[in-house]
Amino acid sequence: MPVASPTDTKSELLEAAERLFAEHGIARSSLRAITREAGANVASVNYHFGSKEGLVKAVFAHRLEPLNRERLALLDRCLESAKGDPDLKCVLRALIGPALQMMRDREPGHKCFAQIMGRAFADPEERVRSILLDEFREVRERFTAVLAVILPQLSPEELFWRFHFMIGAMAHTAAGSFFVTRHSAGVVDPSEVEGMTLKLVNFLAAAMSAPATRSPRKTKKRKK
Amino acid sequence: MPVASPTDTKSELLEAAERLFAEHGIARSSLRAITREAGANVASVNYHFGSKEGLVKAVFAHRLEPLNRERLALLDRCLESAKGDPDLKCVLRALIGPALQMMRDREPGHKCFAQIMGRAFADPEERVRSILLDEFREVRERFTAVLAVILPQLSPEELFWRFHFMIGAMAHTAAGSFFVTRHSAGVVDPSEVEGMTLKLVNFLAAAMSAPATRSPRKTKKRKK
DNA sequence: GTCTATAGGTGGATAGAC
DNA sequence: GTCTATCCACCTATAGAC
Repeated sequence: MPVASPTDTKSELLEAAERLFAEHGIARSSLRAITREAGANVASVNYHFGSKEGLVKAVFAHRLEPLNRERLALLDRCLESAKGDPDLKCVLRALIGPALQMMRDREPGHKCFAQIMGRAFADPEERVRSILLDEFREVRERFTAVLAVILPQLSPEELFWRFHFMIGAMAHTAAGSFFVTRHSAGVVDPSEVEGMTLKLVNFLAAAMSAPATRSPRKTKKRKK
Repeated sequence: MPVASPTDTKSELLEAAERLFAEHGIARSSLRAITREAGANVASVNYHFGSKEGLVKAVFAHRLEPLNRERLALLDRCLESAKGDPDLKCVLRALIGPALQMMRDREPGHKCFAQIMGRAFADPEERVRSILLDEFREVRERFTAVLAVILPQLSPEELFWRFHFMIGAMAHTAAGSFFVTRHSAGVVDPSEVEGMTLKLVNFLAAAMSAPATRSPRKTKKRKK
């Protein structure tokens, strides 16, 4: 037999779920709506994925594994091409570029998944969080280790917080906030992903390179 | 008659809702759970707030109005104390400080609301978004105008994106991401709000001051 | 203002025919 | 593998007694 048809029910369900999760959120996308969107039967999700949770995990795994593999591959290329002295912007682009690129890709579902992922960082539902946490662990550890070498002036605590702030900016941007479409007043083009990525990398490179924060030793020091 | 008791049913409902919204999210907090938490009756929400949506709006209005008033007051103080030449960090602290301070305040509910607000920026539910959008509009316009004066080298487009990235970092931090508690490995103390605020302001001041991003004119230029 | 009881709807999951 | 029919838990909202 040939390879499985790319439009079989299981794939249709994955793509339909991705679209609806992006539009309405995971919790508010019912199995009935998903199966209707996929042109399949209500029982098909339980047949193919065991439960709604199984479907959610499948959607994340399907996109996050290639995404994180690409991040790590790009990081390796940064390390190779500049032996012992990796470039900060190269590393940041390896972390951020692949995620934002998903907002652009033509393949159906990709643009949507960037939104799902961006929102998942803020999702209060334990199961969604733990999926992202597991998938992201290796990426986090490897990038943190490299950044510690590039930015030796930062204490582990300060590096931790800067990484945290960086994730926030990235997630908010990947989520494609409503603010962009409603507040932009014609001044920006959210579909111009490459320019957006350049601006975010530029923004974060300056932020990560900032001098270490002085400890707030109650000395009431004046800034400026 | 004296002033209304501070522990009347309406206030109890507001505080109970805030706690549960922070812990489980708005959509997953049922009126049954909220009224049980408040020690009130299931019908009390509809009596006092008309509907669940009315309760949600009341929770947001109750916290966001004072929060945004404080932001604007602090911004005015930045402008006064340095006539014609406001300090960037002072302005950033006016925007960010009051929000992060909510994570610390002893008054019950405040810490929780920082989480709700942080997540609301990524919430796919239209009604939640529009509440935040309306409440945030004036703050956004005034801060953007002041930042345009402090950072004249930025085009409106670049300023727009930098403001966007900044909101992401702030919201993610205020939401008190699970990453902090699970990945910190004893290296940070999330309850140390003042140090966290200093670090975020320092991080963002460097980011906002970064040189304007070069336009990606297909010239395949090498960085570094 | 507060309560009980219930209406009216939607959710995930499954049994069993085909 | 796919479908229909159905179960049961849970939701918001309201009617009406107190």
